[in-house]
Amino acid sequence: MKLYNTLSKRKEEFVPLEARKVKMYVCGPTVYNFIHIGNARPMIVFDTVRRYFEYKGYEVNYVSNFTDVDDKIIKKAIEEGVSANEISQRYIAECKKDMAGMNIKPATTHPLATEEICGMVEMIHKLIEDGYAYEKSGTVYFRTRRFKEYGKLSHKNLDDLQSGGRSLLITGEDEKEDPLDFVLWKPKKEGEPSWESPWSDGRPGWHIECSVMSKKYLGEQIDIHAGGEDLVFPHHENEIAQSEAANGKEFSKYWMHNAFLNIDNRKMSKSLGNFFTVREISEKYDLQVLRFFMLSAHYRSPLNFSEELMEASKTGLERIINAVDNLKHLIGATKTVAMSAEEQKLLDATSVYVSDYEKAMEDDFNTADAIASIFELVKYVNTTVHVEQSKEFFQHLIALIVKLTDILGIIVDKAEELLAKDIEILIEERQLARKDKNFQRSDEIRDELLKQGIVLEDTREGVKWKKA
RNA sequence: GGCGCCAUAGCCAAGUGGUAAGGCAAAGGUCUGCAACACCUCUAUCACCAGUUCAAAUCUGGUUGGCGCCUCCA
Repeated sequence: MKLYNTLSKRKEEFVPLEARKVKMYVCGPTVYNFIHIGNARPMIVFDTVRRYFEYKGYEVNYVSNFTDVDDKIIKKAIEEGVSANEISQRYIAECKKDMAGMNIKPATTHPLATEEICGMVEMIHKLIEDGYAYEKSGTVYFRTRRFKEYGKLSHKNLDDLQSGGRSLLITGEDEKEDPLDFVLWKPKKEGEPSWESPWSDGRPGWHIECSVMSKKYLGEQIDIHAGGEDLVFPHHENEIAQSEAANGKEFSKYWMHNAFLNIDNRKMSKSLGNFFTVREISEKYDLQVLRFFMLSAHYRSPLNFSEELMEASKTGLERIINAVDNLKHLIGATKTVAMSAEEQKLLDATSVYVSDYEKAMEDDFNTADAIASIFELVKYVNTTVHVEQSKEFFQHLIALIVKLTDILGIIVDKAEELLAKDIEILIEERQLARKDKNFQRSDEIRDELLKQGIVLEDTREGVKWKKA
């Protein structure tokens, strides 16, 4: 399996630290509002990475944090006149709802920054002891130039950064030894939540939390650290500096970063205000469609979001779901149970789609290509099956499609809802009307059912229905 | 100013040296009372220029256009 490592700027063969195990950490959202669809991209992408590893038999320890202490959370709390904790708890709960809708597996552990302050204080203390950090008026800074490899992830050198000019201007008035130093701990301001520390009552800087939580739940060394590409610098660069300075060993072997989701080819971000929340999208689409849409491009390519593209994704996803529905219908329609030798051969022929699929996934999780294999399988199924074949054959085909879509977190085999008795009666009546060529009545019934969200399809094998 | 990415059909999107996957849309057809589903048919020389090579979308150089990071941000 190959994956692109931001650290080396190339695809590398994945070799786990420990056989058959993957330790991965994905930077999670700051919870001060509903998550937007840009936040959803890494969640979907790395959940898919996790699912593929699990499919390959790895045991994945997947840790993803919630940043629940932050300026924006405090600001929101003040606006609403409630506690910061209330805000973060609320949006963690909402975020989990959205994640469930997108079929994102809960992480093995979802740590909260506010519950790990103790570990942060410890790590900061160690960094000061070793000369990697220093305190000025209650604020603790990381001494960036002391960490010789600073810049290795983002491939920047310190002098370039400094000559950039902007950082100098912005940080001109504080007490840093060097403009590139960053905050590990800062004193509270009036009314802010705070924790005790040897330096001041205050709260941790943003970067230290991930270093600490990763260490606590996964150990000093992990396999994969992931997040959005904007986190490469400074967040992940700083994490490396903190963790490697404190632990004295390589922090993460592989660094994976997803590209951005754009709207009208512009970056979507909270500060630009051009964003959609996942919740908004869920009012119009099944979030499965959003997930399918996100996986239709490679995770390292920018992806443009629009309603038109969502519609296309919806139709495409329906094509796969229809194939499965059709198979389920055939299972009910056929009388043959056991699979014939001929059918076994037809089934064996599907292995090419599975191997294409795996090949795509093993090449840095090329989900776009993997989806193409699924479509090819769907086409094969649609052109191969007919009602004289066996239940067993159809069941195998369903299982195959489900296997491949499930790795992508796409649900195609929705649990059958029971048809209400009166709906069944209506379908029966419509069939009689059609037999009598009373098409007015049959269309009436179809329209009526449509109003209730039931779509009827007349096929050679009888009437099929599905939810609209 | 520094660092970096991208440019493939109407749209989306794979493909990174051997002659263009897949999906959506559009068109024609089969099936069907109609519709829907499904199936069949059909649509590209890969931004531009120059070079390397028997061979380039794929490598090199340049041009144009778009974007990202360097500042909270997935």
